[in-house]
Amino acid sequence: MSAPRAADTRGRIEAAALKLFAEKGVEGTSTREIAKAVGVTEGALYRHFASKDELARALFQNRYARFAREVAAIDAREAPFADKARRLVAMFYAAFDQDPDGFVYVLIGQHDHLRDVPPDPAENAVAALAALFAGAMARGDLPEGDPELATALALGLVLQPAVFRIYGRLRAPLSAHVETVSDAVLRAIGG
Amino acid sequence: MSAPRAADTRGRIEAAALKLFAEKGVEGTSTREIAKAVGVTEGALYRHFASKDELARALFQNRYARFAREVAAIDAREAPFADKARRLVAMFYAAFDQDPDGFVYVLIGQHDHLRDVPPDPAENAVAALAALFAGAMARGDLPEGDPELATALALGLVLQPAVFRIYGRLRAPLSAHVETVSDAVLRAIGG
DNA sequence: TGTACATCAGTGAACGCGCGTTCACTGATGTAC
DNA sequence: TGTACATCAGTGAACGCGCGTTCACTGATGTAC
Repeated sequence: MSAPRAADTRGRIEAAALKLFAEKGVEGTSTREIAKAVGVTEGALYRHFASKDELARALFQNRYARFAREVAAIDAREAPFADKARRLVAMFYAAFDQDPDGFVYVLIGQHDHLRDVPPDPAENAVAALAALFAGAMARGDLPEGDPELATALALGLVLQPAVFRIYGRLRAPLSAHVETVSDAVLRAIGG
Repeated sequence: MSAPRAADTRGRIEAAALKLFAEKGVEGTSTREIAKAVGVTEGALYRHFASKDELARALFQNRYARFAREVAAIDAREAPFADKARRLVAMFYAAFDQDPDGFVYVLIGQHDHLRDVPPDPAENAVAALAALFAGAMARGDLPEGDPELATALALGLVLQPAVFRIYGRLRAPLSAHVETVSDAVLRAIGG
């Protein structure tokens, strides 16, 4: 058989694996399935990733670190808290609508990987969010309180509608709910 | 070797499996590990459960259906919405504090099982919650809106602190946050 | 109370299967001169 | 431009391992008479 110069095989492996991992979980997906979806043999996977685990980890960390950067970028702006909250919600929901597989994988698979994520806000999206809320409290933009609890409340408001979307309880694109959800965040934690 | 009359072996299998499933997931736990934790051979597991899958499913459904019943019981009372909201939060957080393994298993493992759960509010905790919110809206206790979205927002407020507790971001028993969280629910969805 | 038998909850060894991974190999492409 | 060689990204067959499950068996307990 032929050995065509990589028509972005690595990218196709990532896309196929992400889709399967999002649907059935990492442990529920075999390397045979991934290879079949890509249209290569299993051996070919190992030209691009050292192991199935490394593939799963790379897919997670890439996306999780990206969220961390986006949160940090929003926090870096000079803007009232209400503004930042709205941008955060819009960012998360745009990510969901544009790449549902990626969002689902991070959301559902977080528990397989979260223990490996460094606590550093530069790589840890939740830590980045907590830093944002702590800063807003310090600045007086938010009432004083436990910043971790405020983070949990806000994150729950944002993520649970995503879960409902995944299971079909909500049917519109999440972007349709940006206003409602960011208003709820402001009311819940008192922006 | 001896064959002592069941010193509640079934119960011990359930407890050991629940703990392992909560820690490492169903697929990350082998029947050998469960048997070892219980102190029996693997064969013994099959005297009590038809398969590993049935064991996992039974553990999930029992707890999930119990939540559905508790939500329905709270909704059945004649009480203002604020009262019901507070009771719901208290119920969920008491369940977490009293049986963390069980709560973690349902919370983290929901995605393995949720597709098997019937949509009937009698067995489906999320459907029961949605019915409660829809009723409150119909009664005028809550502003009109999408009851599914309101359910998602409230559930997110309640569950995300549980996730934070699991990962050590929150350290107090969840019961300590009943007031704060139920207030947040009322403000967020406008009770 | 004693005996005969059924049932139940264990043991422990073995099973086949699918898994992730390895490896010798091939042929196309890129590079040096 | 042509030739020699290195590298890269594939193939396909095979590997050992751990998995969930089965099964013949045993001995303690419960039941009938």
